[in-house]
Amino acid sequence: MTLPRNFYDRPTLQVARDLIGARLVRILDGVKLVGLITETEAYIGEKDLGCHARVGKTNRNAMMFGPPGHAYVYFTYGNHWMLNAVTEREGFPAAVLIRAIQPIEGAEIMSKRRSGRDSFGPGKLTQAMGITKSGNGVDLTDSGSGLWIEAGVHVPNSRVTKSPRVGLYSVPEPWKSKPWRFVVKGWKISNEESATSLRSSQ
DNA sequence: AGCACGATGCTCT
DNA sequence: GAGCATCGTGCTT
Repeated sequence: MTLPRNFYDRPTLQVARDLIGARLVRILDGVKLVGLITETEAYIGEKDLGCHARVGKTNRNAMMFGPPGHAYVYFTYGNHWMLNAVTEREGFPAAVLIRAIQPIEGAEIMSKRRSGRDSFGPGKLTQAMGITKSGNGVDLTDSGSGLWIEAGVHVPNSRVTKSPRVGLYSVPEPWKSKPWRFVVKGWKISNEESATSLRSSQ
């Protein structure tokens, strides 16, 4: 089952935390690619000086102002696409950046798309899954969209680390140091956890 | 294994 | 024309 609209229509920090362990699913050329989300970051409103919405609504960031549960995909550093899930009520610009996944289905194809290099990182996972401009605005609650998010593995708080967001070099404090990044300890969701989740969901 | 830097092109001023 | 929510290479340790 895809995560419903009201999952995203909540405080962004909570959504970012709860997306850890969720299944990111992509249908690419008719093939299913799946990864468990292992790293996220929250970007929260116009006052958050680390957030694209700090300058108000522009063509680029407009999707963040829209309804929750849609993808906000943008291009940066000349090469890279970044995948976000829009959160909170329509009109309030916020989103969760998906920074890393653990491939669990179609891993060979993703590796191939990366010329054998790893898919670990926000720009790498979008390349591995073939997510670009055309993914901007896609409804992540709709499994017919070719890109969506499903409930996945439950990862307990004891396995999740909070830390400052990455790459905000010129962002002033306190925003630069807000612990709005969530990472699975050891960067890996164990087989035991996955197995537990599978059993409990049957 | 870790650091430094150049690539690269879109977005906004 | 500057600034990026980064990546890969090539260098040093």
